[in-house]
This record gives sequence, structure tokens and C-alpha cells, in this order.
Amino acid sequence: MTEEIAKVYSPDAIEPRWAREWIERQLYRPPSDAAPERFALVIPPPNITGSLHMGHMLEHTEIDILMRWHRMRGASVLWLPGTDHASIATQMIVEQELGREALPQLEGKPESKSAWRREGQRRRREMGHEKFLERCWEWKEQNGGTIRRQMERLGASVDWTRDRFTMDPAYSRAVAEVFARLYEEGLIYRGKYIVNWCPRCGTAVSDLEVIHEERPGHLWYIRYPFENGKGYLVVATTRPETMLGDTAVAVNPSDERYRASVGRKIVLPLLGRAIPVVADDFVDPKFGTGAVKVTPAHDPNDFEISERHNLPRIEVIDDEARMTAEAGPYQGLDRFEAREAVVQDLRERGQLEKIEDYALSVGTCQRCKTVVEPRLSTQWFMKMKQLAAPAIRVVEDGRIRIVPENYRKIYLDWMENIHDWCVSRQLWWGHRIPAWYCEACGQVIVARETPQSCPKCHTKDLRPDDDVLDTWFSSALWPFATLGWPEETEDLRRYYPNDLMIMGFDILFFWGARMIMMGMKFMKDVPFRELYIHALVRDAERQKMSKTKGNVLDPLEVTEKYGTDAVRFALAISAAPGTDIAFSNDKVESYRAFANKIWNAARFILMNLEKPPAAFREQLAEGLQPPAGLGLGAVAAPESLALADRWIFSRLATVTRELNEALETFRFHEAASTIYHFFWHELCDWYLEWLKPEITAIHSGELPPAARAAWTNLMRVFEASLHLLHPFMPFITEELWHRLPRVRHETSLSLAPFALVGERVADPVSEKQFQIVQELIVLARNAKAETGAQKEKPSAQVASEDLRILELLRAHQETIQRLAGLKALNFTRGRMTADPSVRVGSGFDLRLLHEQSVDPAAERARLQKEKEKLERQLAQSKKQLDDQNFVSRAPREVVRGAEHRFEELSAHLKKVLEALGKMS
RNA sequence: AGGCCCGUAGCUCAGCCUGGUUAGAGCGCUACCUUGACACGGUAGAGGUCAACGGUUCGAGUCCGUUCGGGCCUACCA
Repeated sequence: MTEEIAKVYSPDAIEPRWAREWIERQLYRPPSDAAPERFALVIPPPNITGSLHMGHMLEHTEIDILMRWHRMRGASVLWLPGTDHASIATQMIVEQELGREALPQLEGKPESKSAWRREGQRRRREMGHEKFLERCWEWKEQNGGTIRRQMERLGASVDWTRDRFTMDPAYSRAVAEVFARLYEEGLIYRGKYIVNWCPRCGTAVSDLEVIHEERPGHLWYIRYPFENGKGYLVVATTRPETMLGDTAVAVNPSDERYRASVGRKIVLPLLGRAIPVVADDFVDPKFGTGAVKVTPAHDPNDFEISERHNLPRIEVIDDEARMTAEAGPYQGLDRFEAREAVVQDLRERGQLEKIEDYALSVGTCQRCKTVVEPRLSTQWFMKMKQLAAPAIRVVEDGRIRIVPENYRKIYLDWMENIHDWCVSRQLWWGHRIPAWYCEACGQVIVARETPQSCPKCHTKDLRPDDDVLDTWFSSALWPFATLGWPEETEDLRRYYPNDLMIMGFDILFFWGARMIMMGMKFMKDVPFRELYIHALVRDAERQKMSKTKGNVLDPLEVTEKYGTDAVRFALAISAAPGTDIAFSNDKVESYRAFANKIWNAARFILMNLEKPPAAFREQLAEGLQPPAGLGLGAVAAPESLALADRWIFSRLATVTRELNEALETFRFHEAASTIYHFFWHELCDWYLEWLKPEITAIHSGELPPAARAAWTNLMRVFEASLHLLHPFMPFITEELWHRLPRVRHETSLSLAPFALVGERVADPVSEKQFQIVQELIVLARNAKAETGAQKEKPSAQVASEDLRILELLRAHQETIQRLAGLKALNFTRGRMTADPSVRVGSGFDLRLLHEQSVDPAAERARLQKEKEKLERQLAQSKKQLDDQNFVSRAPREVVRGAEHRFEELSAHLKKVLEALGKMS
């Protein structure tokens, strides 16, 4: 059996097996019998076009830790998985595929992608809605499962029986229902307004999908001559090509310089159109010349001016960003070519006054980086102010807690300044807008099911709306639509509101905010009680990971290399709320070492467990089952072992409490470092070492009581540790847990209780005592190392005035000798006479009796250094105690602590000085 | 134009909310150790004017203000 346990942990040998088993057994389907508590969370649905990146990995790690933790604490846990149809991303991929099929000869050419896209768009229109959507579904079936397979491999404890997709038939019905209700209430309207138009994607996009970036540009100052009489106005513009669509020039009504011009007519350069000068408060007299050209069809502000002054709207740029017939001689030019041409022509005609450098904020399409064109277009909009009000209220009054808290302000600020949302997209893949137009009478019909005839004129000639909804429209319904809404299902009753939502900051507005609005609107309740915003995973140099930079780490690759548990742990221990994570393979490597450490601790235990008689192992298995409702404690052992037992159980109790507290507040890094430190530097470094003789000894016949106690307590501590580690490292802990001796064969550690050790075993006195023993051991090792005697096994003397300390140390003499590497140890009551080799501990002195002579120069240097340090500390301490203000005003225990410290430092320094004195 | 975050050991970060022993961790570094769990290991160690200045306080890495440096977000000024 011992041969079965490999010397080095190899995750690839066990992870896929457990991942499969967890799914096959449907372990993470919440039990239908009502547990006293439930904990529900829906996944932020990844795109079907995507594959897992480090951000998902972090998100899923954090969620999975919490889900496993809640589950082990007895809650009925639902983590509902699913994917998002990603309207624009999917359509672009499928179009590109179509183009590639049509033009295979472009393979490898630099311009192939955009050529394929254009060809793909053409072929889409050619094949029509039905055929194209078939292709999309086909693509989804073939490629949309990537994320699911990855999540399965990584062991996410989701309920796959409830897997959802935003275009499931039931889900789509919910989308239509929401659209119809909002339309009926007047919260959705259709109209011709300025929208953000991406000429490359060929669709409108929402404000959030426009990325603003500062770019160097120019301000062109153009002379606009008056129609009658001499003179001209000078207007400044960053986009000269739009002047072709100007229908006015605006000035501020209070601007003295232009008062006489208001109401006059101006001749638009190049085109010769006569346009008025209007007065409008929007104009800032201090900017540029104080006179603004007004292009209502291509600028949102100008559009509003045109509304106030009833100005015509002339479209000069089309949906592919080419100049229209309205642009006269510039027709057919691309907008940027037109800019060159217009500037050139103005210059030639002497109508260009000057050009200034000017940094301007350019809006680009989030998806394709093309400069977005503000364009007049008929679209569907959602009125947001009214919907936002309750969503603001629930965050203000704490019904939804946003963590970390600074995101609360960001959320509220955005919500309070919200604009109407353009929800229609000129795309085909997605939820078709449930609207029809009567060809006979022009009636607009919004309906949940396809209408048969026009309700107004009863003709049957109805044309469906061509467009689909913004993907985020459907995502906003995710917390309730996934649970069956609008049907009043059992799931909906049981799991709405969700308890928690975890997402990245990048989708707080896109998704978080909208979920809250829709939840309040349609469920009359919050979608979740807490919203935790996780960090961004950056590369080792703190750069954002991006495909173009080529610094993207594939979580699956990293996982294959180091194991899922190591990657999870590396992420968790780095995940301090509000701080981005600098991720590197080095980091993962060090937590692979941790996994290996766990593995080898188990290996040591299990190998040695072969030594006691089989009957004892069976007894041990019984002891591993904690009595229901009771926390485990230590069984009685001889005094030489009992201190370590009391100490480790006490630590275990503390660690359990700290873990719970940390996870309650999303402090993953604290939780992870707590358990890391406990397992490695307390359990392995001290407890296991302490027990080693009992564990490794071979006994003939009946096991002596000391060994029985040692084994029992060790197994309890080790098992309890596996429980605590499980949410962070599910695979290795599951594997090892199953290898423990046990009488019952339970399904999975993930369904076992989290905390086996109760608060009751906390024992501060034992912890303090253990620390004294530890201190002696460390001091002795230190003394050996500093005198170059690591290889020796010297004898040592310990002296203390405190009889209890002496007794304590004497009781653990053998262990101390073994762990410190000492040949013998003798004890003296009282103080040790000053001597260069005396070391001072808290409450005791230690001297090594070296076999070989020690270099006096090195000793003196060491003492000198110690002296300086002590003097420094003492001076500081004295200064504090001399301060009457401190002594009279600080709390008594603080003053007492300071006094105690002063005494210790003084005593220590005295000894060092004496020792130095003896040397000279 | 507003707003947010960060600046602590060579590197990556905790600690700051709730002020009080000697400011912690991981990686890296140095010395020693292949000891029958583990070299993905063990033992010991070096390394910090907590960005700067000022304030509050008996006491500031921690609270407040200012400055400098870095990052990010929101916004309809041509």
C-alpha cells in the first residue's frame, strides 16, 4: 500500500477523476428537502464565444470557495451555471466564418479578416434570417460548450442540472415578457435620435460600449461668411467634415461679441447653403471662438440645439461612414478622406483661419476599436430614470451591500446620472425585438407572441422588426429568468433573492446595475443581498493581460502544469479586496509546493499508519467520525505529548474562527494565508515533528497508550485540516480524505462539515506554554548556527528563576533535545552567571556547552550587535516611560506593557554587558 | 472637468476601517543540512528613514490636510 503514495504529488493523476465523479454524482444539486439555511448565487454567465481566462478563474475560484464553505457549513447551496449568447461577438465570428468559406484564397493575407467580415455580412443578408440563425446555432452547438468543459475540469461546484443559456426558449419568453411590459408602461419607446453607431459592426451600441480615449487632434478654425454684407464668423471644430451637414451656427445669448449676429444668415462654405445664427445657452463663450457650428445629424449636443431651434437635420455620413449625396462633391468619400478634402478646399479658398493642436476624447467601439460615429437613427430605448430610483434606494439603505465599499459611491454616481439606454442592435443573432409594423396603416405592435393581424386595421400584412436586443438586456434578467420567471416556480420562490453576486468591476454598470433595476421592477425585490466586486488579474509586471500585448496566461495551461489547487490557492491568497492581482507562474509554483507539502504530510502519516495493528486502525476510524453536534477535542495523552495536543487543538479552533471571519467578509487572502500558515508552519513544522517518535515507532503487540493518543489526536487534527483546506484546494483534499482510515464510506469531503473543532478547545494557557518551549528550541538552534556548530550535538544548560518555567521545560526535555539537536540538557534554579555564550530567553537563560572552542571574535561581534540593538530599543522605551503625559493618559494596560518591556530589555542588556565585560 | 485607488523588504503584496508590544507573509537572497514524509524539503539568518511635508494625539505605517509619483474610472464642451 505504501507504494501507492507517490513521493511527489501529481495533480493530473487525480483531478480529472474527481471532477468527473462530482458531476456524475450530481453532488452540487441542492437537496430538495429544505435545509435550515440556503445560499444561492447565479454565475455571471460567460460568453459562448469565449474561453476561460484568468479573470474567470479568479471569479470562479472565489465563488467556489464560498460555495463549498457554505455547503460544508450546512447550507443548501445553489450555484447556478450558464452562458450568455453574446449577440455581437457571436455574429462577428459566424460572419467571418462565412467569409472565410467564400474566400479561402485570402488565408494568411494581412487584410483577410476585414475582407472576410465584409463578405460574411454580404452573405448573411443574402441567406436571410432563418438560414443565418441556423448557422449561429450550429456554431453554438459546436463551440459554445468550451466554457462548460473548462469549468467541469476545474471542479466548479455548480449544479449542472440547472445549466442555463440566455436564448433557451423559456428564457427568451421572459425577455419578450419584460420588453412587452416595459413598452406597455411607456418605459420602452422607439424614436429617431442620435446614437453611437459603429460603422464596422453596422449597429448602434450603447454609451457603455463606447470606449473614450484621449487622442491628439486639431481644432480647425473656419470662417463662415455672412450672407448679406461683409465679414464672417469664425467657428472652431475638431471634425471639419461634419460642416457639410451644418444647419446653423450657435452663440451664447449673453455673448456681447455676437449679439448683433444672432438672427442673421451665414453661407456655409463649400456647399453655399444659407444657415441661421442662433442663440443657445449650451454654447460656452470661453471655448474656441464662442461660435459653434451646429450639425444636428452627427452630434448629440447639436441635435438638442436643433430641437430647441427647430433646425433641419442633414445626414452627410452614412451607416458605413461614407459621405452621402448631401455632401455634394464629397459624396462617396470615407469620413476621414472627406476631412482631408474639406480642409484642403477650405485652405485653398482662404476660409481656414488657423489650425491648433488639440487633444480630444475619441469614442471607439469596444468590440472592434473603430471610431464610433454619432448618427441619427431610429432605435428602441429604455427610459432609465424611473427604473434607477428604486435601484439607488436599495443600495443607499443597505438592502444591497456592495463590497468593497468604495464601489458603492461609483455605483450611486453612475445611477444618479443615468441616461436612456439604446437597447436595439442591428444584428440578427439574439433576442428579436418583439415588435411588428403594419404595412397597411403603420401601426406598431409589441406583443409576446407573433400577432396574426393588425389590431387597428385588421390587415395581415405585418412586418417584424429586424433588430435584436442588446445582449445585456437579457442578462439583466438573469437572477430571476434562470429560475423560471415569469412562471412562479418553486426555484424562484426558494432562490430569489440570491444571496450573493460576484463580478468584475468592468461589468458593474453593464450588468450589476441593470440586474438591480430589473429585479426591483419585476420581482419587487433585490436580485441579491451582497455584491462583491473582485479584482483584476494582471501579469507579473502589473500590466493588464491582453491578447495584443501577448501577456495572456491561459488558466487551463497553468492548471495543467501546476494543478488546479495550486492555481486556486495562488489566486485566493492574492485576492485582497480592492487590490488587483499580479499573477505569475512563480507564484503558482510556490503553492504547488504547498500542495506537495500537504501530500507528503499525508504520505508520512499514511505510511506510518501501516505500523500499528489493524484492529487499532479500525478504532481510529471510529474516532474520526465526530459526535454529532460536537466539536472534536484532544484525547488524554501523557504530559510530554499533551501540551502539543492542547496547543494544536487550540490553534485549530482559532484558525477555524479566523477562517470563518475572513470568508464572511470576502477576505480570501487572509483566509488562505491563515490556513497555509497553520498547516505548514504549525501542523507540519511543530506538531508532526513533536509526535514523530510516537508515530514512527514500531510496536509489537498492543499499542501503548501514548501511541494510541498520539495517533488519535494526529488523525483528528489532520482530518480537520483537510476540511478547512477543502474550499481552497478541493482536489487534493478530497483525494487524501478518501485515503484516511474510515468505517463509513462517505461520498465526498465537500459534503462533510467544515469545522470539526469547536471553540471550546481554545486554550490560551497551553498556547503560551508551548511558545516558551518553542522559544527555547529556536534559541538553541540559533546559538548552534551562529557559532558554526550545526553539525555538533552539544549539551546545554537552562536556568530560570521561575519554577513553573523550569518544570515546563523539564517535562519536555526529550522533545527539546531532539528538536534542538542537543545531546543533553540540565536545569538550574536561579540565574545564570554572565558568560559570552549565554542566550537570554523570556524567563530563562540558555548556554551551550560546545565541544569545540568558539571563535571569540565572532562571539564579541554578535554580542556587540545585540547590545546596540537593545540600547536602541531601551532608549525608545525609556523615552516613552519618562513622558508624564504617556504615563498619566495612556490606558493602564498599555503603560504596564511598556514597563514590562522596559524591565525585560534592561535585564537582557545587563546580561549582554556582563558577557562583553568578561570577554575583554 | 469631476471621482476613485495605489505608493511598506530586491520583487509581489498584507497590516490602515477600529492609533498602543519588537511592522508581517510569499518569492528571491546568504549560510548550513541529502536526517526513512517532503530539496516542490529542513534549520538559521540578512534585508524596511512604512513616498515627502505638515497637523491631530500622551502616542501615527494606521486618523486629517497638502505635495510629488503611478494607475484607473466617469463626463454631451465644439
